[in-house]
Amino acid sequence: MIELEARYLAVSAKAHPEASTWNGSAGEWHPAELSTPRASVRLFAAGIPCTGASKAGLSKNGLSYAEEHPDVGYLFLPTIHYIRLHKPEIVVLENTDTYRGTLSARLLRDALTASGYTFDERVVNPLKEFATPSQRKRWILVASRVGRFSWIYEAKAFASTLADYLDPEGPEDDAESATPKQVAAADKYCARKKAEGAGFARTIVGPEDLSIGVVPKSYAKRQHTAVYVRTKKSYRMLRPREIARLHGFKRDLFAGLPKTTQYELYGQGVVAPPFICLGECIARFLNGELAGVPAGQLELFAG
DNA sequence: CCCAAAGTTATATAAGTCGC
DNA sequence: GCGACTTATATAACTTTGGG
Repeated sequence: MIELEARYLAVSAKAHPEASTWNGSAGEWHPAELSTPRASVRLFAAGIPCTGASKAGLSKNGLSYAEEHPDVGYLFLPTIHYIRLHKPEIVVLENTDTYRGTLSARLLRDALTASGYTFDERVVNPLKEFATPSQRKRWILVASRVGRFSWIYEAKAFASTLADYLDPEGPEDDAESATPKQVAAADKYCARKKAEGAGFARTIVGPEDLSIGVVPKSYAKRQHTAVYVRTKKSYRMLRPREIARLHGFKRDLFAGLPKTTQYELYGQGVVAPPFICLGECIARFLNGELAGVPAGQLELFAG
């Protein structure tokens, strides 16, 4: 495991004590130093930092293209070097949806093809395809050099409300609710942004809503234009355990950690169901079965 | 055309933790 | 109980491209 932020790495290392960990940027090591044991099949998964490719990152850093980012723009290079040197059987690349159109993505595709891989690539929306209320879209590329892998699944849109995902009204609500002064400040800020023509605004959700916007990494900073939950008094922040549910996790993954860290981890992590599905499909593929074709799908394709 | 947020950075203040 | 340090809270100024 390689991770730049020591706090995040510590969480991961605790959950996976058997793993070797490297704290720093992937660009700091020669790919040969980062080898994985050749015991059996090797799967290489990389989430190259998206701060050069995301809309907010481009905007904030004044970049005209993702690769211009001074710290992370070049990280597709060590990724390619690693893949070409170690030739893992399966490669999974994950990123923000706009990464698909970057030069990095193009070069990664070319390098994979040149190294004997075929790949399946798509942008997944958990709300539309994995019956999960979050709209956190992800670009996912799965490459294989042991036969052509196709990630086939039955897309199922989220067809419920947030009622099962948000905590019911409770005694903590009042203390966590924004004060009238805070509400006024947020209103003022949002009104100003709207007047300036900004396309974003604060959203306040309740149990009746049919989806929820993205919870960003900086959620703990209490940005005025973020997602909040309606309360009797005003509105409050989402609690980490609620985000766990909204992201399709069965348990409160980071309970006990500082709240800020919990928000950061969920805010830059993935929504679980697509990746659980992908993992199962890859496992079936490697076991020699048809790549995760659910019942009924083969007939569809035959027609 | 409309929409979206792995937004960033800085400052101030208070509360809590920990070793000694 | 002090000081060093971490964490939480609050406020504010600044940021806009690409895709459906």
